[in-house]
Amino acid sequence: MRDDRGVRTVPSIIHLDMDAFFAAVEQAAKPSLRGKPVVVGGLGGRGVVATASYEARRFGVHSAMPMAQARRLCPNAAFLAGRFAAYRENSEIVMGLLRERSPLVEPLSLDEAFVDLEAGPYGPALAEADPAAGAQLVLAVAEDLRADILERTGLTASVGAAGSKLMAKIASEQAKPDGLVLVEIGSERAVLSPMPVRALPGIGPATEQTLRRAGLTTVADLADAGEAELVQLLGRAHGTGIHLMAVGHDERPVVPDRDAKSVSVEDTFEVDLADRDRILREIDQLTVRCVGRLRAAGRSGRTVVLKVRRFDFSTLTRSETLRAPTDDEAVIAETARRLALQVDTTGGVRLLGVGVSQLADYTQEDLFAQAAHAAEADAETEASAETGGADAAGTPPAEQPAPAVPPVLRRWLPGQDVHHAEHGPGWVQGSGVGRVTVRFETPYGPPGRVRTFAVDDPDLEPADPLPLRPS
DNA sequence: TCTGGGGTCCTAGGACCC
DNA sequence: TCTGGGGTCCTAGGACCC
Repeated sequence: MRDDRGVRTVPSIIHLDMDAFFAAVEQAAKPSLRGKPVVVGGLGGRGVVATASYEARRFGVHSAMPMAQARRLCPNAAFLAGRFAAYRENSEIVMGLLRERSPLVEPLSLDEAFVDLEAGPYGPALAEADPAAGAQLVLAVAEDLRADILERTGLTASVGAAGSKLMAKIASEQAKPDGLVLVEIGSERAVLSPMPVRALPGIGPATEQTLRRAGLTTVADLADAGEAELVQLLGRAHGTGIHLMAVGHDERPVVPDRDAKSVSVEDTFEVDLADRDRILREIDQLTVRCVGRLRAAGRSGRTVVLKVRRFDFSTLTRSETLRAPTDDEAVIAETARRLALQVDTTGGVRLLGVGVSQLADYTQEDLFAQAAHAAEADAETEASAETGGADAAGTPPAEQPAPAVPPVLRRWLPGQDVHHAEHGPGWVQGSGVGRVTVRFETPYGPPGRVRTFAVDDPDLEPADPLPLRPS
């Protein structure tokens, strides 16, 4: 229901946030980890924490912390690589349960979404309800939703309900973990005022510092400062946006199905790359992955972006906009390589990324690139005809067999799902010196036992994640 | 053993056009 | 021989979010 200015009179926007999502999925899947500190993230020397379970947070471990520091703080935690297939599956179950409540679901990530209940099956009832009855109905819907999620996945979610996205998000934060908080219509200013400025989405460390230097530390300070001063401090867009939020105004609609605006892939290397050729080869590899994702999405892109993080963590990007969108691997790789030649890489490269933006909805290769390719292919055919089949370096054609590909070393990652011919389903606890330790348990049973195998034991295979609830 | 990977939005300067 | 103004595109970087 809306008042005569079109403002909601019922807190019908909800924000749902799964509690410690990645770590919670691991604990649900691995009975032996329940109630124990679990840290999910990059396990290499340069990894960071993606999610820490609440047990691990008590030791001071949190998201974005270097993994090395997390290990120091909480050496007895289980440190696991992410299993994104499992996270995606459970995310889809949760998003499905949200869509049962309304078609207006706006996912923000795998574990977070806004829902506008006005649009769904509860819309008519909410439209007729007075504010108090409407709030009661929203609370009932939200509790029912949380119960459904728990039943279907074994995972807990926190939910905030309010008249705007801003307040719903703030409410879900207050609800954590495993809670529900509703912000009454009209109480927004009272809720916001005492909060530190960092509570507002969009205010990070840099903006917080800028504001603190101006003597502004609470949301009430921001509201009192007024729009003009905030624009002065933060710039036009940010300043006006922050001021609107500080006074509790937020009319942004919940919008489902937002199209991606860019696709990118990047890798941080265990050891900095110094060699030019190696850098170019890595760019080719990244391009393959980037194009794979681009095509899977049925898109093509016009601007190619190369990202380079150097040994000293200085990060720069170089981009080139093509005449037409493409999803051609060769075109994108060539462009990215060209961009790489513009960057000073002396001292070493820590990270490389390849991305594509200015996306178009069609996949059809542009005619210019097609023509260029045809010409290139012709030229190659002619060249090889002239040299009797030798390549430019004059090496003879491959009459001798290609060097034997070394046997693919199976890498067993902590947390990974496996299946053993005799012992059944389990997961990798750790591996090293030719051995891999597996715990045999499933989401549905009691904590299981541990056994150790040779890393190349033929009875042991990687497996797909099991659903958290038997189907 | 410092600092991931995937995104979004904004700003600012220069080119270029009218 | 004094110097316009606006609009759009491209590029680079930075802040922020999960």
